[in-house]
Amino acid sequence: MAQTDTINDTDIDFGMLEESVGYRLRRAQMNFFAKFSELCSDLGISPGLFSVLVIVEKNPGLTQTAVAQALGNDRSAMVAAVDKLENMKLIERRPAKNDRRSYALFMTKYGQEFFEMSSRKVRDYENTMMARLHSDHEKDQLVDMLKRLS
Amino acid sequence: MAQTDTINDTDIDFGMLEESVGYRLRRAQMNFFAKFSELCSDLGISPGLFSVLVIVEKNPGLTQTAVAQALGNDRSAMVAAVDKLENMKLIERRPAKNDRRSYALFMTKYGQEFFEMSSRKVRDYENTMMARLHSDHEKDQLVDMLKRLS
DNA sequence: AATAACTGTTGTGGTGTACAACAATGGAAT
DNA sequence: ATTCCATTGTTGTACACCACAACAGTTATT
Repeated sequence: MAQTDTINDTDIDFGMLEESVGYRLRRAQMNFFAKFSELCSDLGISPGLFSVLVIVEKNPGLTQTAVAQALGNDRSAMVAAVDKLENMKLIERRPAKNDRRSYALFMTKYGQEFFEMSSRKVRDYENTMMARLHSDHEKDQLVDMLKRLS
Repeated sequence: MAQTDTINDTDIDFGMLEESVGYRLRRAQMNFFAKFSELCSDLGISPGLFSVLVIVEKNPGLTQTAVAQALGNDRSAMVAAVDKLENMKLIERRPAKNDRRSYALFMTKYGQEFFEMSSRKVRDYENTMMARLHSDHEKDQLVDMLKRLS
């Protein structure tokens, strides 16, 4: 420690940030997301790819752009995502019945197994994080509030 | 609408994402952050730069790395940030008293005015977002839970 | 005096993301 | 049928963000 007149890391005044929902949201999300990324990395995918898997699994036959819209990102981002998931033999593009422009996305059998295994791990991770809350009721409250803020 | 067998955007099943705190956290944060970015953009800064301003204003004389640690990002990212804020005449680097390696960061007079004006707008924005919650008590609860998740 | 630790800085790479453009195709209007 | 516009997947580009490694200058430790 060189400077006698510099402030220690622990007693920094965060000012309005301390009670700012925006800042708190960002910090919580980054913390949550960092560990979730590690978990996904172990699975060989990314958080974004996992969310694509969830949508495709629950809604077989969806178009790439439909998935993109559901997840709130550009359809151009979907190309690389679907490419990767298809290379991993998790999902597949089938030509759409009535539209030769688009593909319908489906889960492969292996993709289904992979997804079920992954979801278990993701659910477990969520549960360990939720241990920081006091009750299931609190979690429901949190989710409800977050929905209203979206 | 071409495909009769493709699902409409509105009735997509989000599966486990619907009640996933991680996903809800991400969506809420992205929504919150997008509008906050616009607000900051009007002010001529970025959300990250604003957070630097808050820390420097409340803790005059801090080192660049101290600010970086407080905000949870790498100190290398602080260089461009401080450069920009210094170019905008908002803060200034002064040589640290007892350490010729580091700078001590201080607010300029203009920076102080700018900060107070900005904080008001940020606070107003937060308040409009908080209108989506039912009560101040709920907001406190939310902040409290988010802290526990960080 | 020597070695390690720390500071600001630069460069680099990876990631995510938004936007514009394009050819192919579909739908609607006339 | 033909024309015009919208949409799909795709590519390219650009930008922001962030982590990590390396470096010279400086400080702390031994």
